[in-house]
Amino acid sequence: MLIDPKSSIPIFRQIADQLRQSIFDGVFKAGEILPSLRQFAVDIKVNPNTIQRAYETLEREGIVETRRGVGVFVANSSIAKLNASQKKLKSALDGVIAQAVKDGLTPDKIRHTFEFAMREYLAEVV
Amino acid sequence: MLIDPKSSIPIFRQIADQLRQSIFDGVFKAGEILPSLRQFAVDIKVNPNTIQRAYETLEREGIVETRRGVGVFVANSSIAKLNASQKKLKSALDGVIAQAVKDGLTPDKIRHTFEFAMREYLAEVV
DNA sequence: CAAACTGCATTAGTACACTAATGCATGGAG
DNA sequence: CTCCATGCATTAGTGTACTAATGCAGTTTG
Repeated sequence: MLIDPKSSIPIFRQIADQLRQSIFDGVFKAGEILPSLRQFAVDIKVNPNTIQRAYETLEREGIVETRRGVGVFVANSSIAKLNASQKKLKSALDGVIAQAVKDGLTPDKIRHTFEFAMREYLAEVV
Repeated sequence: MLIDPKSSIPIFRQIADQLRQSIFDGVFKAGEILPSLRQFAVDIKVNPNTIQRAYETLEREGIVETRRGVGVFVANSSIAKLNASQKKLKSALDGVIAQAVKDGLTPDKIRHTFEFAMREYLAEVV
């Protein structure tokens, strides 16, 4: 795993992102145990708390499950389905982003429009 | 204009977002002058620097143009075209988001997938 | 020129996100 | 039970984004 401490992207997020991708790619399979906080921390040379934060992030997303005193495991719950949904979303977004760039929109504008659309949607639902 | 100082969204961004929308909605027309820093600041009870920050944001997006000592104006440059592109993007995103929600993806996951797609796209281009 | 308006630059204070150091609590192996 | 592994909680330090206070610089109008 590659971590860039100088990046503006927080370390815990870099870890969470790469782990999430690894799980979706099948590197870690459902039910499998993930590296312990301390072991993982030593491996990639960060503080155990930072690993913990990454695991927490993935737990909130339902991707992993924690058993205190034992370890952190890849969740058995419909990972494959989530994978399919997320891949579908990713594919759709790729197309939309490419078209937007072609239309001359800057990344900032695309991001803003996305956030605007998200907020609007959530406001409607809630 | 409604500003919520307690919001987690920075004040300058709230202002920029609402101004951008107003311009796209035709409330401020191309070439028209916007309120001065100080006047605007008094109106919505924030510091002039915060208004400045909002104007800077819109200037970087090409939506407004600044003439020092004079004022800030709605850019003459192809606002209508940008408007159309952005509306097109917004419409596409609305569809994608609705489908993603229907597929059971949470807002957090959708946001993450979007950011992932954006970074990937930018990385390719750069 | 001078006054009165513009936007801009510098500096400082505040809040918060991030990371790390350290110790506590839980669970399994012997 | 005891040991050693696990994850969790608390606290503190650091950097950075945001906001505000204040003064500087440019432009117009009389």
